[in-house]
Amino acid sequence: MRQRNPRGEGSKLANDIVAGAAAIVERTGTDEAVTLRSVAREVGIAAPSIYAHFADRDAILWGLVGRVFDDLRVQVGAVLDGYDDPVDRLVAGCEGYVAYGLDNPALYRVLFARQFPEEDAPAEGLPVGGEAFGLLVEAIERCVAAGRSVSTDPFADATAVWVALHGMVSLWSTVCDFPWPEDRHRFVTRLVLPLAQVPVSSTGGRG
Amino acid sequence: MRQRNPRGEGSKLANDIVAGAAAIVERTGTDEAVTLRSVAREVGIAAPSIYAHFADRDAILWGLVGRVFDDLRVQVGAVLDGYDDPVDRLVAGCEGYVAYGLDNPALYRVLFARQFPEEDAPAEGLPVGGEAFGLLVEAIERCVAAGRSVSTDPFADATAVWVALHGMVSLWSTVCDFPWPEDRHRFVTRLVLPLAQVPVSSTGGRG
DNA sequence: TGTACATCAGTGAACGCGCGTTCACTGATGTAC
DNA sequence: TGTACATCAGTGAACGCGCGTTCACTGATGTAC
Repeated sequence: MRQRNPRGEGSKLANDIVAGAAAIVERTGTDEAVTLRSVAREVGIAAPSIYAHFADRDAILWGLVGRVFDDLRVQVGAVLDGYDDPVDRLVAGCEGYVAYGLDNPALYRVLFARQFPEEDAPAEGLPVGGEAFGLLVEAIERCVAAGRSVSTDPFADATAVWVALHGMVSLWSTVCDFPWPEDRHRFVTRLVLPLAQVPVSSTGGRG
Repeated sequence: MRQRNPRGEGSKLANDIVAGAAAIVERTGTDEAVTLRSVAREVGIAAPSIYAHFADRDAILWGLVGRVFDDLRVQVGAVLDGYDDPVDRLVAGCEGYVAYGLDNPALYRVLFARQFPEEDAPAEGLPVGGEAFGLLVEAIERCVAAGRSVSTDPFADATAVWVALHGMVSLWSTVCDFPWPEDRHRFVTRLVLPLAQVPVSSTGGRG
């Protein structure tokens, strides 16, 4: 069902294993379904073959966390490139974050609702998430530089914005029978601008 | 290890089963450890005895959701009773919500990061959560009535506040190696007042 | 150029375990007569 | 007041299953000589 890698490229299987775990999470909606055996079935290999690349189930999931953080950062980064006005750029980037989370709720949950222990996370695991956060801090700093935000502590305000965006993704995709507002853009704006200390007057009253 | 209930009071075991599930979640930090057999061991009964009260594992967890929502509402309600000033009351209630979540992270996760399917939730499951939300809407309405909030849509603003508070609880208890602000009260205030549309001038510049 | 050998990528069978679920059952307690 | 019986609360053994993990193994491929 799957031909073996050529010599010296055995480590390619590690990528396939993480991709298989991602596919299982997306299909089942939860990381509970990720087991050594289910991943092996998904990839088309025998279960013991995984041990050459991952110590255990948690190691696979931490690999998945790294991959999803990369995806998220790439998607948000792509959105940011399309804007010049710093406030529009900030809001659009935040919407990109929310869109990624709502489009991939199960993968997003792997990032921030993990049931598997954090202690044996790889050392470079969280800096990846830190890069995405850095984009947010920088977006707010640009608003300050342009005189559109009165923030005196962009890092703290970015923390507040991140917390609110995460809460939005988490609740919207978990609590399905709540009357969430229909206009997602408006709601994101309503969260981001006050928390990033962008006065309403700065947006021409549009917010 | 446990003496049987007297006649006609067999349903008391249902409470013990939910309490056992809560104990397991608190001890292990995750609902993954809740199985029919682990709950039976915790309660001190044989596993098949559970079937008289719950159809399956998910039914137990939905029972736990109801119990935790009750706890949360009681704790927040108790905090609210201690305040007269509507803005102080709003902020304190929000702090109570956050405190409950951070003090009981595993139980809080059962409410909003459930991996078990929502479809077979009992009909009265979410109204319980709705009551706690109602407290928040009412707290904002009181601020409006007192002229301290300029909100024109307390329900929508309560939604924004809830989203932010939930994000705070969720991220603080999951992402441990982020430099979260040390002053929890200040951070809650920083989230709540702007989203509840309480102008800074209204707080005497304290916010 | 040929050949023996080392290495690499991955396999297949087997183990013990905890799980959900079933089934016939026990033994105490209330009730009908 | 005594006794047979129904009911209730819960048990114990057993089943098949998927899991993580181990172990000796296969078979292709590159390399030393």
